Amino acid sequence: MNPNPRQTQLLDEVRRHGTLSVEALAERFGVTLQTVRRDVTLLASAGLLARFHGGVRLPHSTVENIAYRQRQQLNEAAKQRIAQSVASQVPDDCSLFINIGTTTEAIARELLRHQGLRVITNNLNVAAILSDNPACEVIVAGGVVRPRDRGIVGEATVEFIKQFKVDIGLIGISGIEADGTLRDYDYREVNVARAIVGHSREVWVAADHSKFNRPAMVELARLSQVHTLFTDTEPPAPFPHLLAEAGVRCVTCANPPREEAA
Amino acid sequence: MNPNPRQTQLLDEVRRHGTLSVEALAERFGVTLQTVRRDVTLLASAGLLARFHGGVRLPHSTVENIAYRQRQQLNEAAKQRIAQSVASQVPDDCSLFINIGTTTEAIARELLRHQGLRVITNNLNVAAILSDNPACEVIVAGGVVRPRDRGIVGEATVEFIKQFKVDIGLIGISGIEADGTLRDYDYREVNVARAIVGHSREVWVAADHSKFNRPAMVELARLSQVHTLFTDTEPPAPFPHLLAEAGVRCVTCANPPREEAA
DNA sequence: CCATGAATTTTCGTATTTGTTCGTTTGTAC
DNA sequence: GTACAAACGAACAAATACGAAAATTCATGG
Repeated sequence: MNPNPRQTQLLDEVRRHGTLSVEALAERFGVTLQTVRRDVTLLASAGLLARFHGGVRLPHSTVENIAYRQRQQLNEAAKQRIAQSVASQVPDDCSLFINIGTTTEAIARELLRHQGLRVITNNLNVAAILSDNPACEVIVAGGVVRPRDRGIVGEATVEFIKQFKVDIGLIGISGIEADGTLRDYDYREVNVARAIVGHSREVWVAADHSKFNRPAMVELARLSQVHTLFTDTEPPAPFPHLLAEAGVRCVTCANPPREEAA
Repeated sequence: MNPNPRQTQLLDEVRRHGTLSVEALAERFGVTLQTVRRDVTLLASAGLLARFHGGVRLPHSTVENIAYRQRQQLNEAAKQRIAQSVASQVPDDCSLFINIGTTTEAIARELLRHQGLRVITNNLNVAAILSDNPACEVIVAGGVVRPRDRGIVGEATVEFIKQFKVDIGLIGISGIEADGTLRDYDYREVNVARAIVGHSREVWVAADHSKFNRPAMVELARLSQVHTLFTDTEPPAPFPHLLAEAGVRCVTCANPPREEAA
């Protein structure tokens, strides 16, 4: 099959939403129901999505943890804006760490067109996404898979990561507290993230607005270790000061780069 | 092919935008649609970009995935029978290696209901599938991802595997030759498979009938190193003798478990 | 200045895609 | 079970993109 851009985007939409009605898709692309049906029949016969009466969903093989899917939809728009913003600053031909998180997966999707990247990740989803970029070398860190989000964690993972030293370490984060600490929930993942921070020439953190002041258990790093913070809205009260003090460059992508309509 | 400057630039433009209409390209370079089409047919036939009705895009590897998907469908029925047969003999609470291959992915799907497995794999798809089994610990070997089939290969992978010693090593195979050798195409994958063979208490090989007498380049192992061979039809001429001589248990699942109502 | 060959544009018949209509199938409420 | 509405797919028509071949332009060497 030879998908046209609309069909590719259709797939993307379904991947993002999990399930969509034919009517919603028709409206989204400004075409008739019949055209959507034709696209859908094609994509379904290629096994890329599954249909039901009234709409389509992901094929069973790619339906993963529902809870995770839902989390993925949280602040979806913000995540994608952040992802685009991050991707636009990643130069071609550089090396990256990418860790666990829904935001980092969005970033991976935005890196599909970059050239000559070398990416080391402990996230199976990121690895799967970027293995579609023929101009990108993907290296997976070994270790135990955490089913919830298909992250790879554990001692072996940390050791694996420590073999490398890359240009940019991209990490997503669960919470940034007002004392200038970045925190996460799972200490095993934190160990991995620490290794990433320690073995990157620059550390970039991606965090949407919901992460500010959100408490999480385990300290991962301090703001002073971060070079750039990507977020979607101006950080609240104490943070602008903190960021300035710690010398963190803060990239805010407040205005959504509207998706080009034809 | 010997691209002229305009064609090189055209490729660059497409790389930057992801997809472009023939019309946009014509305008961009100040030439007619015909000229763009000629360039595009050339570049497309060289595999450097893919075209759709109205424009071009990067040779998005959805297409490659399709090729893989299609291979996945080769002898699909046979593969699933073999997979069921293998899975039925895998006891709960044991440890496994699972390597690259469409057959091993089918096996992974059949292991989704097993309890207490510990699986080490160098196959991203297997890892993704089995991470849906909450009663299964999945360990991914680290290393470079081969985009074609999302297998993980390379020296690091071999070293990772060698840390373990498991109950059963499950390997798929590209060819079994009449001289009693198991062979595969990619020597990097062969190195991984060798490590698996060396670090498993039992070696199980899954191979449908098309694999017998199929030539492949790199020697992976000899039949004498194999404990059990799973296949779908009685092996042809020299093989029953060879298997007996090498002490290989051969499990044939000739009769499909037909789903039929009385 | 002209001849030559390659590249590009023009022209035109063909193929593909999309929207519309309509009969059939599917899901749901009664 | 029956009835109704929504969704589906097939068939046709209009719009548009495509490819082949002829005509034109451009660059180059004699």
